[in-house]
Amino acid sequence: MIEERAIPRAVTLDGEGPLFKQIERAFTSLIVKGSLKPGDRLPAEEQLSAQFGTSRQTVNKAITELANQGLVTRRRRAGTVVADRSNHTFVLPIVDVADDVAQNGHVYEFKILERRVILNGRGGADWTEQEEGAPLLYLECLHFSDGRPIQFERRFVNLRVAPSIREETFRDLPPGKWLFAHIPWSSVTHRLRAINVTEDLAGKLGISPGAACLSVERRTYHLGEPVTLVQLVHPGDRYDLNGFFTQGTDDAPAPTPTGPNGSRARGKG
Amino acid sequence: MIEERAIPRAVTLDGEGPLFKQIERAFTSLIVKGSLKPGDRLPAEEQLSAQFGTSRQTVNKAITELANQGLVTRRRRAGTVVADRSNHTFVLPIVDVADDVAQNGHVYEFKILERRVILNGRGGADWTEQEEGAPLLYLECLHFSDGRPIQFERRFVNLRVAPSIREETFRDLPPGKWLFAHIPWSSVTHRLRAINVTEDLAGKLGISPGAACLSVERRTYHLGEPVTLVQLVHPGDRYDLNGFFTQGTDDAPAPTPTGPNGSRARGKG
DNA sequence: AAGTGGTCTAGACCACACG
DNA sequence: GTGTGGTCTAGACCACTTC
Repeated sequence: MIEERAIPRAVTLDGEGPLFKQIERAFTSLIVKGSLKPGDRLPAEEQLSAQFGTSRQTVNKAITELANQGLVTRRRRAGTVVADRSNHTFVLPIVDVADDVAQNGHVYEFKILERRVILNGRGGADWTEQEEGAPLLYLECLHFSDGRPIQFERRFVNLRVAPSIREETFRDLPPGKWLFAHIPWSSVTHRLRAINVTEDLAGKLGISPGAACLSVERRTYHLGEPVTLVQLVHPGDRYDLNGFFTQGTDDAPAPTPTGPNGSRARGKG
Repeated sequence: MIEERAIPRAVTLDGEGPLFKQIERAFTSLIVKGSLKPGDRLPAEEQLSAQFGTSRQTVNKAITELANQGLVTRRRRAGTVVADRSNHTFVLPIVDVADDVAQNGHVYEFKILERRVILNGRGGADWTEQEEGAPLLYLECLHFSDGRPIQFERRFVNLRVAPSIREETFRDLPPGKWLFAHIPWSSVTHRLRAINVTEDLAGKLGISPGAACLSVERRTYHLGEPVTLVQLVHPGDRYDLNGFFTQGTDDAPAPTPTGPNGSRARGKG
């Protein structure tokens, strides 16, 4: 009855920090280093708790965290197996321009180009998701890094959900930051694509017409009600999104960031 | 000593599912709906466990999860307070083309355009991160959706880390999927930008030269060693990345997907 | 039927940060 | 000092699923 295989060589704890973190780290390391391959089974919680001399709860907390990170899959009776990583989806952080610019040591400024209260569908501007005639605030805003335009913002705000924005003049905060600080939201969608800028927009951004730009379209909702729709346009050569992603252990040195204006962030499993 | 304020009106559990999930849901709801605003303090664990008639562990598990999601901040002695959402960073999922195409009911195909073993820096191709003369596999691959080119892939693979790829002919699996299935990795970086396609690339993708394209550059490492560098180029009008993001509760109906070829995915706090 | 994870309890000690 | 979260234990019962 005394089986001590299943775990490739003794799993040792490093004694640093909380027990459940040690256990978590130990298995993360085995998985990342390849000692445990996808499909391999981990010992049952009871066996592990006996082996480590801890309670089952502690083991459970560690392994559950691994499952949350997607490194293993757990099923009753079937046990815990190392997950297949081939279907992993990566994530890319989308940071606020103002934060990004400031964080990289540049000077951030913004300028409101246009600010109108409109009725949806009348007067050119249109937010198809909203019913016609709905009262909206229409905004155009330019964001600068060290005096160079770096993002163009075109925004609709649902005045029925955010009536207090009527009085706001955006002297201190750009519209995006103001909204996040004052209006609650519960869900968000993003759409990201590449576009060739129109002549008009090219002029505002100080680039050549037709140049490739990143367009981020964000829709924000609160309890199912649309709050704001915004399109953010970045010149392709002056802005790019950067993401850094690590599986668990910190033993891999962080690669150097690439490109100009790169923002960095950490994602988890 | 009997204080029952602090929580705006009775926090009631809905009786569905695990206790800790019920507690988690109750507070998520209060926060998302605005009854609890950023800066508001939650009652201490002990008070909550008394109020709900559960153990402190159970409360702890619920609130800790809220903290992981970023909805609240916890500090010893200071207690638990609702977090400020203004510095929230959104995430965008980056899915594999093959999965994306298949999942949307289209027919996925790929074609290897080029496959060469090279020594780094000799013969045109160059992976600056690698030392000169390092043995690499160079690949060019085109991905199709219903017969239309949808992504161009240019890839370097470090043959010292993945020697077994020398024999691989990619009959069944495209290079990306093959690598994920066979070669371990521990960290990844992404860079995303908009580019105007060159004439050469435009020809391969069947679009006009200069058209805006999304470029995703991915570097994969294993224990600090570069494994592969790949550039994925999508025509701007044939592909876009879509991200869906919700804070906790599922009470907000998922907005309808936008645009052609849209992939959807869920991110969490 | 039996093994595995999922959840819960009652109690405990500790580390930290604020007054 | 003292209140708060952070962690841990020993034990328990249950739900699911595969054998």
